[in-house]
Amino acid sequence: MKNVNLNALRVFSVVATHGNLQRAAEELNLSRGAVSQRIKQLEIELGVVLLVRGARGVSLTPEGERCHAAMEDALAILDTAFVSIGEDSDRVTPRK
Amino acid sequence: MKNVNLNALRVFSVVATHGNLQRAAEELNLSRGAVSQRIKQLEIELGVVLLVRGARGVSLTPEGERCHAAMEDALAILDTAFVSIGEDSDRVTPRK
DNA sequence: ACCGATTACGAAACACGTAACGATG
DNA sequence: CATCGTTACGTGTTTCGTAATCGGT
Repeated sequence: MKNVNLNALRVFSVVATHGNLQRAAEELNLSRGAVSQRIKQLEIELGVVLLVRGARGVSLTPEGERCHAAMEDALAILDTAFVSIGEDSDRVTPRK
Repeated sequence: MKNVNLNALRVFSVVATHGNLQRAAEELNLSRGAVSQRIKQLEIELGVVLLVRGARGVSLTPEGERCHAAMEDALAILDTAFVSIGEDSDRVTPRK
């Protein structure tokens, strides 16, 4: 796998499900700016455009769709593992 | 899913496959110290001990085993996605 | 004008390497 | 005493929030 920042993928995944940076930012407890920067950097690292910036939010490119679908699956698997480890499954720990 | 640093999970995954921090560090182009720190932090975040520190390397706890298995699956899925995106397989696996 | 995304930039958090240390065979 | 893991510490890098800005409807 490429040397891609997995955390950025998680951010992208949330953005993809919302089709909107603002909402994604809220869910992630981040600012819009931070989310935008992260997505942009991810696209640069991958060398692929994942989002189509529209006037009224964002939509996914075909590459973005594939990436999103894969992330959902991958995160689901990891989630299962954490549950079996005995974790609270959705703990949010804001950075600040 | 928990707010776990996915990059730390990747490091853990490599450590798990080698049962040895030193080798994992080499493969990841990191120092032993960095790997040790990352694993430790991951364990703290998860609230679970993943590795049993032996005198001559490390072995996995049951939780560690589950975590490792899940990571392998998850990474495989993501890998597939990146291939379908048209990646130039920039994997850190130099022919060795 | 409104709404949403982007960008610049200073501040904070993070991850790293080094190196000294501890433990074990 | 050689090897492997840990810890402390200083430093460079990453990521963040803020706020100004751009773009479309």
